[in-house]
Amino acid sequence: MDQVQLFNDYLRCKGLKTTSQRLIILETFLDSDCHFSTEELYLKLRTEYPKIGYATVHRTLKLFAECGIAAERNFGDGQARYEPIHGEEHHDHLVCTECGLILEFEEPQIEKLQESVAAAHNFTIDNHRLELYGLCASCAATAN
Amino acid sequence: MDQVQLFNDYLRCKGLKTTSQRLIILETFLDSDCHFSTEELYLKLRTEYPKIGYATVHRTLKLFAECGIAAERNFGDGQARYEPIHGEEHHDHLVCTECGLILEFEEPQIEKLQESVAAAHNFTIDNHRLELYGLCASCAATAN
DNA sequence: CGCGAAATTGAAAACGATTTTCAGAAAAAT
DNA sequence: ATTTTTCTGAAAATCGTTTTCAATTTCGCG
Repeated sequence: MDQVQLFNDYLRCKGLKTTSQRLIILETFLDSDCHFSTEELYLKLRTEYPKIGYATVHRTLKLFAECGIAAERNFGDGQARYEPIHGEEHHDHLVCTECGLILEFEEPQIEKLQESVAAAHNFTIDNHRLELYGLCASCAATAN
Repeated sequence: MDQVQLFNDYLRCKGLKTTSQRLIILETFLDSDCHFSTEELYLKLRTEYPKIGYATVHRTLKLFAECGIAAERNFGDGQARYEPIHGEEHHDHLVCTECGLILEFEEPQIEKLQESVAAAHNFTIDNHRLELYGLCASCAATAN
């Protein structure tokens, strides 16, 4: 299903309202498919829509996370980031500690091993996070 | 090598000073082998050493992380946690989202798969974090 | 349509964790 | 012992996030 439709349905069923701000934020968020912090998205929006406030961006990103349009991530730089979910498989991240590049990857075998680890400890897994931190190819090449 | 020795050596080589507060904090930190937030360790220390300030605990935990005595972790509850490193293998965590229980596990096969993923993307891995979130056995049993 | 209840907005204030400041105290060097 | 340097603790500053509140907008209903 279309993301915008999904968002509207979510708003409807929660008794929330469709506003121009929410649609603008959704569109901008989906268009540039990267890992936004609230601040970054706010600044990007501000160039074209200077009236949209920081609080609205923040609240709207939370909404996206609630309805499954976005996932909240934290890569240890002290601010939350949101990335669009397009219904694809769960994925994890490679993060370059030098330039901030973020790559995504999937590794079903790792997922399976996680399940068996959890089972061994009688845990029921809801979700997980896996991040690999290091240097990307170009930063490793330029390394001092 | 003994952790206290290691800490003293680190202080020496950095031109820092050995103080009674630092030694007390180190001892308390190592003794109770769990995942402290700054707040928690501060509160625990305060019962026996009411004169030690929050800022000192915070600064000392950062020092531990710097010299490799502790690792800083973040389990998404909004505060940093520190755990002692005893030179053992790297381990990852199972976190119960209900009661906050934290279990540690090691899974060399996952580590290997991570290496191959990184290699496939020309990344050089410095470190990683893997956390599995869900319900522990007893919380799952009591589930509403 | 247009009214009215209910939700939303943006600016500013509040918040919680972390970090810094600063004057006095303590530790190491001389 | 004296000097220099670092450390401490309390309080203030900072940073990202969240809430408050009055004014505005949306939307169901007549």
